[in-house]
Amino acid sequence: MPTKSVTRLLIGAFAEQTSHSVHTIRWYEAQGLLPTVPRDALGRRVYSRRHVSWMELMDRLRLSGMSVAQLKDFTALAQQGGATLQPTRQILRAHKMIIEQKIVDWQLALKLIEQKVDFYTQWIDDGQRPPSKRHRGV
Amino acid sequence: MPTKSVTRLLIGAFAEQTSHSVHTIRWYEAQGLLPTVPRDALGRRVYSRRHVSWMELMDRLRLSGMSVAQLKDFTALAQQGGATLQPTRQILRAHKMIIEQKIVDWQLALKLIEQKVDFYTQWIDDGQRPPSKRHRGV
DNA sequence: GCTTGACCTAGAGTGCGCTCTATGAGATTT
DNA sequence: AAATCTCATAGAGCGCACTCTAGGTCAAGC
Repeated sequence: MPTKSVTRLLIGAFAEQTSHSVHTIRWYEAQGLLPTVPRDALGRRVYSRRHVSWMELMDRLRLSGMSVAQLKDFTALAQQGGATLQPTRQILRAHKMIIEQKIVDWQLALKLIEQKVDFYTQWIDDGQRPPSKRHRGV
Repeated sequence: MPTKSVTRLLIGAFAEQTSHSVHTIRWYEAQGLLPTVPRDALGRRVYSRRHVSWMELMDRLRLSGMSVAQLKDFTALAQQGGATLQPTRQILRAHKMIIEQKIVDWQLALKLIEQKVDFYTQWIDDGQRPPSKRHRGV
């Protein structure tokens, strides 16, 4: 096991592992984006590998456009297990479709941008604005 | 030409064509995201097809993650033409690379979500939490 | 025993991208 | 001539996702 991740992390170490500030981590917890975080005898939060991997999932979902509110719902459901397994899976499936759609959107944007780059290239080469001819494009 | 777009639009018609509110359009102009908008004798903004297609470009770029500040810079450059053609093209190229990277990110998120969906499916089918076994995955 | 540092809570502040309100002027309809 | 409509400007307000400040506790090192 190359990532010899320590099992008990205080918030500073957890912050470093997950590349977030301690502020953000406490805020995420307050928003309900993390499974219950136990405390030690001094009242400090103690994180485990479970939290690290949950945080990674949150990051992926956030980066793929899921809102904090949705993440909160998802976390709440997922923590319950049992009867909530199906709705939990359902949220993921729904989000999956959103991502697939977004990828399509982005590929369209990419195409338009490529066209525009070509347009400017031609303008630069010819020394004069080319006819736009981009009707029925996009 | 199927889209018999009228050449001179007041802001209401322009708003409808571009699917934005008049508020947003005025705000976009104030932020410098639109080419100069001429006024009629009554001081009203008059838009042309040029503005419609520019707005479409802005939308695509926004949807692909370009910030309003960048859009503003891009618009300012593009309006100048001539000597600014190369930097204009450069902004597009840079953004193109960002989009390409984002698509990769999103495909990773997609993969992770698919794994998670499978994980929940197995859990549902087996009646007990499967071993996570997602080490060295994303 | 005092300073330093990592932690704690509560809540204020920030940046972005809109979105809407207030107020008013000119043209059109009744 | 009153009401309605569409436009105008200036600026306030909002939702989101952080991000940071203030003020405090506790344990360890000097």
